[in-house]
Amino acid sequence: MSQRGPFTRSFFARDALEVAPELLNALLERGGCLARIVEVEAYRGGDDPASHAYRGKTARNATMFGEPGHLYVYFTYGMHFCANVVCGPKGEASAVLLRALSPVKGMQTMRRRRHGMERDRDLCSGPAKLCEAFGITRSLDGADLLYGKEGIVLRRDGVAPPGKPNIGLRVGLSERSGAARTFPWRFAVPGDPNVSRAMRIPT
DNA sequence: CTTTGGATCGTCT
DNA sequence: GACGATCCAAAGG
Repeated sequence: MSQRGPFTRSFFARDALEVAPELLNALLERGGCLARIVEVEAYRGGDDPASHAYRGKTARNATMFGEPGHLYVYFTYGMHFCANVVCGPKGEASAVLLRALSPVKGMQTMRRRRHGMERDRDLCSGPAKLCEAFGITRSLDGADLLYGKEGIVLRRDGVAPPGKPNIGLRVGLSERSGAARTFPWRFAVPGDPNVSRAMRIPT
């Protein structure tokens, strides 16, 4: 695995379940804002009832069916955006949802976007919060995360993923997701204060 | 610290 | 017409 620098397309062209824990401790950068990925969830395509792709391709989820390594941004609850990294070979529609980041640089900008939240741990400690902090909206849906040509990039700086990530259940799934609600497809960096409380407990 | 309910609209049924 | 891969302020321990 690459210790430093950009990711490769083939890194993402795998099962989201493999990619998700390996994305921990990677860096997301946009403009002057820089943060480390500390909590993620894996979503798969056709066989995952919790996935937006489960019921097939639509205008909203089209990006999930495209090339891996791109950003899938969706709008929810009438007011929030959430960001995913597309995984799997083209056409497979799996993805990794970014649930929490640990801010590294550009906190003043994040604070301004986040309505003046004082504490660093309130800036990116949730899937919609991190999108707000980074100014991610639907206009960034489909952006390639490998080289930063659309102004947003994912890379590694030498900090490896945790050898033993904390593992838990995915959040916010309704009963419609059935047995998928019991799949331990959520991963977090142990001990990071930006991670959801329940996920800070070792598994 | 935890719990509860309101906000708000694009998307798919 | 119903429902979110959510967040936050307010209220109670």
